Amino acid sequence: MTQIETLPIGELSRQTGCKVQTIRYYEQIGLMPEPARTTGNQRRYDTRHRERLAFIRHSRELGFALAAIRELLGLADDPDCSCETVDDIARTQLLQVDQRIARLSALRTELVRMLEQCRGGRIADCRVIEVLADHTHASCLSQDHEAPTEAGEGRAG
Amino acid sequence: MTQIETLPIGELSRQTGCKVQTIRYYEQIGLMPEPARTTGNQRRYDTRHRERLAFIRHSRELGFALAAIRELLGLADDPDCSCETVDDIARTQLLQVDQRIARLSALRTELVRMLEQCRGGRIADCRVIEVLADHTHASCLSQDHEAPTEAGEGRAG
DNA sequence: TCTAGTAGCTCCAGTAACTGGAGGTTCAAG
DNA sequence: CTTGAACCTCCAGTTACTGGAGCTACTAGA
Repeated sequence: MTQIETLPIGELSRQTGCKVQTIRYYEQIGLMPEPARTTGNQRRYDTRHRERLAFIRHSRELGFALAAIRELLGLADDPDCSCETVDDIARTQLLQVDQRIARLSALRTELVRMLEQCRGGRIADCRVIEVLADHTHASCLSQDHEAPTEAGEGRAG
Repeated sequence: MTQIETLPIGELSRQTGCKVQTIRYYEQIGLMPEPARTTGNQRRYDTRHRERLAFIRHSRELGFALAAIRELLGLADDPDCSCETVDDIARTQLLQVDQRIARLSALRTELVRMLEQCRGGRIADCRVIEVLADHTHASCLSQDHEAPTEAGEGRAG
């Protein structure tokens, strides 16, 4: 019989650009199903695993949280279901991205202003330190209760 | 003698908008100095503490990592030192903010495109799911090794 | 002075999404 | 049969907090 193609974890890692440890982590948290094992207890993956992992990675790159991806995967398994929820999740993600861009832009403005005002010199005269120390300023850049943690961003090295 | 003004932790928390637990956390990691204590072992803060905490909070709001803030605080303590390093830290922060904005904008573009293509309907026809599953696409939004964790963003609620 | 209620204390665990390492086993090529 | 890369499990660490358990201190009113 023709043998179906199976991949060891390192190969799957190479093909998806997802680290070996991360693949095992996804299995551990139930995002990836347990693959078959060799008699020597090593994982062997098939095409379905590869596709699922690619889906996860691409979603992560788009900033979806693992919880959202879990939900998307569940929905994707039911082809007859309406895709309303899927779109909702994506729209929520877009909204969050917009909020973060807005917030970062505000930060940017303040950073630039701060740097422009500093002529360089002694710390005692440094505008940067001064601005940071100025608490009349504090919390005007409200840190609201949003943004769980970002994909791609966050950890990586 | 005139008694100098001292604040219990809750009052400091109110004045700075920094949670009580967070203040204790900053002390634990050595970012805030240990304050005086009452005979009953409760913390009592003075104006210098309040200013330092305000500095920390404002820096966090601008997205500086705690490690950077630690460094800034060290530099701020030496008024005769040149403010080159301070400016460097701020410029690095600006650079990171710029990178994250760029990255988020790219995410945004893809999310919008994805959502626009979906006409709503069955999952089987859903463009969102399709795009996410498409691994020819994967890692074109490179997640580079940057951005430690963001202030204001990240945790909050 | 007693009491109630709020605020404080310490210690520990959990969050998100991984990453890295120790210490040991398996696989595939030569 | 040997060698070296790849694999295994388990555990701890990362960032910047947050929350809770179980206990103590402080303060205002009766």
